[in-house]
Amino acid sequence: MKQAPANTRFAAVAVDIVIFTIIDDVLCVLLGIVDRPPHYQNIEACIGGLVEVNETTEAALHRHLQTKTTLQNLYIEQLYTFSEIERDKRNRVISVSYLGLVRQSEDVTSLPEGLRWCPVHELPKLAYDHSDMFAVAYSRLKGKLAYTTIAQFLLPKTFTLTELQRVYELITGAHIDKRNFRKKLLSLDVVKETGRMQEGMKNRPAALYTFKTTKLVELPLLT
Amino acid sequence: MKQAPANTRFAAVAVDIVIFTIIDDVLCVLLGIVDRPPHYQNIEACIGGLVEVNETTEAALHRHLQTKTTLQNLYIEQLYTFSEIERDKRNRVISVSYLGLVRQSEDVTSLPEGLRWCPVHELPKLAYDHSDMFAVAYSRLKGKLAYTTIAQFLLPKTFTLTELQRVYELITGAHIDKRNFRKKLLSLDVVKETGRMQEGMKNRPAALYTFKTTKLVELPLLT
DNA sequence: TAACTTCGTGCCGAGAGTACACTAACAAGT
DNA sequence: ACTTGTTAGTGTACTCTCGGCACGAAGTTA
Repeated sequence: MKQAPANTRFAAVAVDIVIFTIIDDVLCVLLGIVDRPPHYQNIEACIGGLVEVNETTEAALHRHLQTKTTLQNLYIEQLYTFSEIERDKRNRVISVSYLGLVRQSEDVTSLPEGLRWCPVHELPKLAYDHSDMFAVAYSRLKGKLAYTTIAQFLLPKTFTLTELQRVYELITGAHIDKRNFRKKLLSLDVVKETGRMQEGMKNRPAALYTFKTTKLVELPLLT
Repeated sequence: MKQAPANTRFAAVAVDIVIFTIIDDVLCVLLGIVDRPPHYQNIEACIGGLVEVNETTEAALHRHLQTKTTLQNLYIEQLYTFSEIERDKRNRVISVSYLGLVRQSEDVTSLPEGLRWCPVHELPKLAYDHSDMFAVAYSRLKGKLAYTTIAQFLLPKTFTLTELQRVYELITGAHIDKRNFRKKLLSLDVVKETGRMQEGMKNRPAALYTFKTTKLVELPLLT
């Protein structure tokens, strides 16, 4: 792991990413073990790393993601830039943080050693200011859920309406009426039927839908 | 003006702020002349400056604001971090940008030499990537107007309902019905009458209102 | 074929949103 | 003092969206 030089006139710049996914009906974030004595031992944090002088923060983020994980096809957006003096007790580091979402269908379960998916309701205290960072990310996720189609990045490309509804219920923590959810969703004209059905169910199979566009759309989906 | 050292392993970090105010019923942004040949001459930009190693970006922002302007009591929120390699053609600088709002009642018209308030609809091409930065700021302002009480930071502490409505009309560009606006606003319970009236009007004086709290409140004020 | 599970659909009442026009208060000019 | 000009301030009726609610349909298993 690289280390910021001690005596520059400026702070080093890092990137960190809070990655969410849904595993077995539980919202989880990606954590990695940090081993940097004396301040950070036996503690976890979001993954990230330093930004080199000749790369953008986005390029640095993708570089660290490729190096440290096998995740692909993430949705990524910039979150907030943290600059408290003591946020990293070892060096002066300003961190540009990102929010990441990865679909259930991607191969999220085969993580390298030292990484794990942690349910958001069992989150331990994190290293650096990553607990704050997580809070900002979770808040952003909840906010965007209400007025964008961001939920699409947590679902497989094709999904049932019940699965989509479940994403909303998981993240907001509120129960949603099935009929009202469908009425609202279909009126927004953002999803379409694929014509295919679920297979291998032990009950009535549901129709599979897909989003009309893979872009984020701004729409008031919840009130 | 300070300059980033040429041969560090890391980028320098700067802060820049897009400050809005309303002057004579026109939404304006604060611009300063940039004079850094050969790349940036006879061109304007938002104000900002470098971040020292031992200060937060917020501290650096306030320092540069104090040095370069006499503005006080600004509302400030972080906007976005720009890190394109060539965004500053002279040095490698990553910029943490901020959105600023200043009330009409503050002394906004006495600006130091080299600064001016520019109507947003007459904005010239700006130095660095500040045209992009402005676009992000304007978009954020419009967005937050709809679901927060952010308009309060563009008005004097006491104001008439017509003045408040005017802020919304100026920024969204849409006409709003006076009766519906008042009905909605008053139902939200965020403003209260002061009991005082406008003075020195050549027509019927309006009642003066004030926001119940000086904090930003999240509420859907427009649809 | 009976039991079980999830899918998929419609109506109705309440509240919010939208469109719309006139009288009231004040100042200035005659 | 009265007329004119300008902005303040207010209520109603219609429409539409939101939110609550229950049951038959389609498939699997025993």
